[in-house]
Amino acid sequence: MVAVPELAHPARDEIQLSSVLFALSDPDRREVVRQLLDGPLDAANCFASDPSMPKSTKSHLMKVLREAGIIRNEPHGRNRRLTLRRADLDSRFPGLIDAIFTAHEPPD
Amino acid sequence: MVAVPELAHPARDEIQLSSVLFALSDPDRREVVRQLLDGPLDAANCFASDPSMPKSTKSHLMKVLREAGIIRNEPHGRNRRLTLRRADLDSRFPGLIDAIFTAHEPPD
DNA sequence: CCTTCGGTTCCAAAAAATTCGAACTCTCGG
DNA sequence: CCGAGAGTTCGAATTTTTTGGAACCGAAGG
Repeated sequence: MVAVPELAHPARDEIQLSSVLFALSDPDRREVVRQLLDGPLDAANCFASDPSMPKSTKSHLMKVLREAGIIRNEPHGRNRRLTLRRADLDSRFPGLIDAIFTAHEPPD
Repeated sequence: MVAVPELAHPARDEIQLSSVLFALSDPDRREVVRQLLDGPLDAANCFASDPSMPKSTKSHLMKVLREAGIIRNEPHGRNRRLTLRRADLDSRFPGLIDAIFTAHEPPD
């Protein structure tokens, strides 16, 4: 009864560098984060990019990002709102997100 | 005859962000890099830390770092000299190494 | 209510990474 | 030439990740 036991998110100081780096070592996952840099997005909207990817796979991507503490994933009407935990990340690992996403990489 | 076909190292512009992040997502591998921040080190010397870890495992760690383009590994007398490819990394991903290694993380 | 839409969870199969012993290589000291 | 020392490579076993179908869940809409 205690306020929905929604999806688990690590607290700011539980965010592990290892998990963050691991989560962001995948181009698809980085792409999701890139889309969230400018603000929250509904999941449907956000990863509309690749329609060929099954829902369960997309969901798994989000799970890895969420459990690493990179994004927040909360119910929003009938879909899910995804938010980059920028402040938490910046406070915990200053400059990291910047460095990773200003990297203009060639075809990964 | 063309100068020993030594261990393969990616060229600077072949270094992939994904591989770098992946390689550094492991605490042991980060530890190696941390020890190289102040300058090259002989392998024997560098990872003397954990004597319980088998040679082949240590060697594998180095391989992942080397193939990601993070360290250079070249013969040096009877052992191997490990060097952080700092300039290459900084040029390719400005601020990344800094951000990762200034992160004072709690027990990983 | 009953459906549909957007997603998560469950589960099993496939792919990738880690681990480590054993064999091999190279260099230096005798 | 014969070790010994420092590492790499090979192969196999184990563990972790990824992938995707199918079943399930909650919030509108009709």
